Amino acid sequence: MNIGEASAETGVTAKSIRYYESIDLIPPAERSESGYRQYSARDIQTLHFIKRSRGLGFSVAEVAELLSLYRDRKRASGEVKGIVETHLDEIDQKITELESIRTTLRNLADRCHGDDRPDCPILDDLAGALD
Amino acid sequence: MNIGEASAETGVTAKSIRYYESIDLIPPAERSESGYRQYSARDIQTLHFIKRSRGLGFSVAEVAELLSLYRDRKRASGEVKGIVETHLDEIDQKITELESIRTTLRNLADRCHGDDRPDCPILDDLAGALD
DNA sequence: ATAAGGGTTCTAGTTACTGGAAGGTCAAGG
DNA sequence: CCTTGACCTTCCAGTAACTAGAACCCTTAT
Repeated sequence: MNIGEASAETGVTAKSIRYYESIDLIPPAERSESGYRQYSARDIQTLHFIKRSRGLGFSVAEVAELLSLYRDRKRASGEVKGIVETHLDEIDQKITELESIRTTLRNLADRCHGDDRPDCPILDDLAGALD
Repeated sequence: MNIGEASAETGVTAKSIRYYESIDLIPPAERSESGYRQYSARDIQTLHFIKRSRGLGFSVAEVAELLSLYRDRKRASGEVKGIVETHLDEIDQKITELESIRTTLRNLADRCHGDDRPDCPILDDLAGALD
């Protein structure tokens, strides 16, 4: 199976697959005689793992850790859970921040006429007017 | 007022101020005889505006637009509001995505013992086990 | 005179890819 | 047999918004 098929199979672009190889997230693929990368069922599995992990917001570095734990039959599940809990904390923080921003902007936008007139509470706020 | 003071005053690092100048977000600062950048009260105001806008999650490109509207006395407030509403939509999307991820990860983490044993529902999920 | 603590420019690194150029390979059709 | 189109290869550059660091200049106080 060459890279295009692997890509179609997993939803990871060929560009990304090559990139992952270049940064050693995945081992160098086998090559056909003509130099085409060849992917086994196991490689596809790994790409699925990566795709799913990235989709859950893990950084590539975290995915590398998760993959290494995945491959280690003697891993401690606590390590995996630790990574996830840390990530969850970051997500919570991010959500909190975004919600706070949303509230602020919602208020500002609601107070702005949004028409042809120049008067604008949003700009007043950004400029530091204390309302 | 030179760059260090301007930075302390506004909370924008000197590095960032120079960077903003380099990308033309702010005009080139005046210079002292020895070549030091000099900032006026109006420059400080602008830096405050940028700081606040970036803090609300606007991209530098959006800040450039907002700044240009801010400086235009004949702006239409609708344009400003448009930018904000677009940004709000993106924020809502982001929050939704993060909440979905959070739910998934919370479930997985709760089902993982998180001890020395290798058994791990998180890895099972990432590997594509259909549970 | 010198030392500390400013300031200057320039290059390179960060994250996770994506786009594009230049060129080799493979299978099908004329 | 040759060509065409869809693959594949490598390598370089660009993206966002800075940050780190090197090498060097300026100012002020001791």
